[in-house]
Amino acid sequence: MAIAASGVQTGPGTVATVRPPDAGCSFRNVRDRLQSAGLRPTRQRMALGWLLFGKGDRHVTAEALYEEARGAKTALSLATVYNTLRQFSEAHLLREIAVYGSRIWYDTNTGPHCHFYVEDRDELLDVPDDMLAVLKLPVAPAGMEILGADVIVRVKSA
Amino acid sequence: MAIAASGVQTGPGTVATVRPPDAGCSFRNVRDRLQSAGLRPTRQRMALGWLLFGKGDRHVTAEALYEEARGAKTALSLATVYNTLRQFSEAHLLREIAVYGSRIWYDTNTGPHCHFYVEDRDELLDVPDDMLAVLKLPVAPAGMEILGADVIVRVKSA
DNA sequence: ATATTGATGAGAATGTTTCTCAACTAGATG
DNA sequence: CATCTAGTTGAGAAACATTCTCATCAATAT
Repeated sequence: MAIAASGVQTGPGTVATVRPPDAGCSFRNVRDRLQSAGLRPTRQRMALGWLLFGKGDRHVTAEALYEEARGAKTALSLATVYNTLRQFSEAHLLREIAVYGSRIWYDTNTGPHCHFYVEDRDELLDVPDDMLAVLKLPVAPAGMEILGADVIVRVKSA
Repeated sequence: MAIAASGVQTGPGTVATVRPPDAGCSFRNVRDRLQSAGLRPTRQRMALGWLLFGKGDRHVTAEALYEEARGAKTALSLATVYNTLRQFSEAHLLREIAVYGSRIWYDTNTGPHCHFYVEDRDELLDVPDDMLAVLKLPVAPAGMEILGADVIVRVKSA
């Protein structure tokens, strides 16, 4: 059975399948990703890329990533974290996710998949493969182009 | 073929179908809706209820509804619009929708359906019945309860 | 009528994100 | 290597949506 489409670039009416998550990421890898996205591999961007792509799939907010970087003794400003997350998204290194509440979440898995948002813990999780879901994308309205789709399943601890 | 589940209260693994949209709404009807939700039918709430439920399905933001009410010569404050939208949502008279960007949208159709978000026009539209979409809800993670699901298809004018 | 409880509104406060712009730095060039 | 140039950073201000505060006001019950 096919899996949820989310952030899908496939045509309308098609059904997409999930990608396996990324397996780790070397230093050189981060540098290359930045370079091929046309972004200079600065100290700050390398540090954030390392945190984001160095340990499997992640879901972060700007503030959380900022705290994490500071904890890792990386000197950078909150503004740079916001800028970097936006630039990484524009370069398709990350995917922006709309969730309830006022903050933007970023996902290192840019492939199609659904999310659980755990309201009482303010946590965002991938819907794993064994919890099947299907989304057949609708046809776009006349004169419109589909940019992607987001599926958020809101849950809470029972 | 079944239709997208969004804001669905059905169990996991089921497929839900859309409701037909509400057909109009009388003055008395607004008063009754408020009363059965345990909300006093004040002048401000009646006016907003009239705007929201009096002309078919609508998608609004707080600021937009405030401007509309002022244009209709209704004296109320922005704070009251925010309060009212939140209260209506809690009473299931409206449904909150998470979309990209920092604002909350409210939908008068509380039944299950998907949305198109038109990025370049900052507009939210229902996915109509003839643009079929299917979402089979995933099973909730252990110890979690599904509160609902949101499907946003992001589009832009071609 | 009057009391009681809930609702309203102006403005302050909050939280997130973006903007500004001077100082800095990576990469290119001579 | 020194210099140039364009892209990047950072501190703080600004913008923005939303919530809060609390004195005043209004709806309902008595």
